[in-house]
Amino acid sequence: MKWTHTYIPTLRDAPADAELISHQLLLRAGYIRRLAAGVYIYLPLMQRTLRKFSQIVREEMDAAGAIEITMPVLAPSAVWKKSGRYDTVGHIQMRLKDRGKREMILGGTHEEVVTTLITGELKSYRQLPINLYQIQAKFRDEIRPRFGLLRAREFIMKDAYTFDADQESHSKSYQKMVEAYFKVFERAGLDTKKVEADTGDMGGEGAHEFMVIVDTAGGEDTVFFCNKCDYAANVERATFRDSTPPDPDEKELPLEKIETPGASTIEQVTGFLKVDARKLAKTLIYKADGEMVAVMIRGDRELNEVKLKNHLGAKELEMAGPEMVEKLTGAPVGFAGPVGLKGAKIHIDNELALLKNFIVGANENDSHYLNANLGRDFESVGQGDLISASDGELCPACGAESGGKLWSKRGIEVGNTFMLGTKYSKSMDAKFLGADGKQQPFIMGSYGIGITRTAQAAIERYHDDKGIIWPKAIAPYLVEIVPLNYEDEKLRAAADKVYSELTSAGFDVLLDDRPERAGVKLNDADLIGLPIRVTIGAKSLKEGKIEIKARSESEMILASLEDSVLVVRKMLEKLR
RNA sequence: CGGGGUGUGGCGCAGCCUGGUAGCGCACCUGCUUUGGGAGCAGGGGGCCGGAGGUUCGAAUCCUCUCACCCCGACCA
Repeated sequence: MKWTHTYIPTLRDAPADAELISHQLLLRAGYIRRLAAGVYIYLPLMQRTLRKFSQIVREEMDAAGAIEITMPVLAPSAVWKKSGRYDTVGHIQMRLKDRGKREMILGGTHEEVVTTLITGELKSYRQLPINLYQIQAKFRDEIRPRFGLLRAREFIMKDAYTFDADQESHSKSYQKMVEAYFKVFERAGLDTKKVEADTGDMGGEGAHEFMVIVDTAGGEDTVFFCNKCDYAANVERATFRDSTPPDPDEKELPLEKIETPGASTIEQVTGFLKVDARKLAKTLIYKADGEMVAVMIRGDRELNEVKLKNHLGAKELEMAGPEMVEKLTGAPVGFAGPVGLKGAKIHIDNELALLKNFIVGANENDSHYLNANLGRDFESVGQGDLISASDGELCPACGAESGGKLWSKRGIEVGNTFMLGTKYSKSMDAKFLGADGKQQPFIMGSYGIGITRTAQAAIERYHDDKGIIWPKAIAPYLVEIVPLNYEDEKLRAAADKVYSELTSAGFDVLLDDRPERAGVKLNDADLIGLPIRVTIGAKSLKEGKIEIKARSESEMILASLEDSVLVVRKMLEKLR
């Protein structure tokens, strides 16, 4: 392809509204343009990258026995009402009314639609297992679209759904998808980590996320990894063993109220009383589905709202504002405590149940209690793991034996796999006849790969200060030929020759035939980030040589004009 | 939805406070020169200043309403 025959509108300045480097590069290098908040046009280079990555996904899905179909993007809201998700995911669904005032939904995921399809079609265990997938545009009415394609309102996703007759078969289907995912990302040149994840609105019995680890601002998720074993989990889900547990033989001391003037934060209280934050208990007031709850965790910990939401089984969870806290406790924020607290049920974190003689707010301005004890001074209605892991804590899997520790990294989620169990098949009445002659619900799985977000994640992972550095498998073209002056007959002839030879050899080649200055072309070549650049200039051509350089490497190979195919092929083999 | 901010030519911005009929850099067009990392000179095209209403002799500028977009938060792949 010649540059002037396609459309690559590069920009010298990045549009001001792009935050992430990957988002800026997509705009600057002429891959995407914004149409509305979170809605993007994919320009020719992007189109090619998306097509290449989709093809990899398609090949690996097919190889894993999945069957490609296309379901409609538009669906009646009725199917969502049937599964019960109309209410739980409603806030993020793109909804509209047709001319008959029927409410429709632009799909963000297709569990309901695929389950509707299967119901009544698949009647026997003999027809199972089955795995159906599609690659298409998805819609989510994001509360706040941002980061370009990473949080868009319209995006492209591969979604697959498995139906199995029993748990054992489901586990096999699930494992097949996990393996296919590793192959997909490896082929795309991306190192991904599989981590345990919360199931969120999707529901079901468990989930994993596939993460591209980055050290840039684009890392949207925090993930914990063990340094001794392969434990890995999203912070939403990660558990850990306390590295400094309290003394279990400590004797209970008498409750004592003390003055703590102006000490409303953990730092202030620990500073004032000269005690460790581990001897404090934070009492946090939340509103869960309209009811007030008090949540107690140790002073040195962070509450994990995802875990709390799961623990309470709440649909809506929000931290109480200062007025609500004052109304409930009778004291300003910072002095809430469990002793004598009325109007809110108390839930405590597991760690707190082991703690004795801790310090709590007294529900009174400038006052705390010393030596509070669970059971003696107050009661809780629920207990569970409610706090987030933190760096340096012991691994929940191997920490007890080998002393493995957890360390966090930032990642971008590019794929996910859900063990849905029978959540949808039961609620939507999707059943088959088992070998025992009895009706039973399908055991389902759901598996997503974000096509557009993976492309951006690759850029967030692979770039430098000059531009994108594509992995070869998802680069829009493999080679860019840059004749420094295409108007010069000799350079033009050499460029055309290299172009036709590389093209005949089967490489995707882009030839920059623009009448631009050398500097502009070289900078644009670095910007759009094709794996290999062939530079053709007067100086080396005089010796019958052309220059071949990998975008990711600094050294350049001076090759003779005739060897272009050979050198390019050899160089490509070595590239990621 | 709460808080903050911005809308001026394709992109990046100044002008607004203190009203007088729009400017800079890049990009674009023409010509000449130039040609190995974002050229030089000369000439040129393009903006009803997001929209509506108001104040005023006069509004990009002041006031009201509205729309869009961005950032922080909640939410989320």
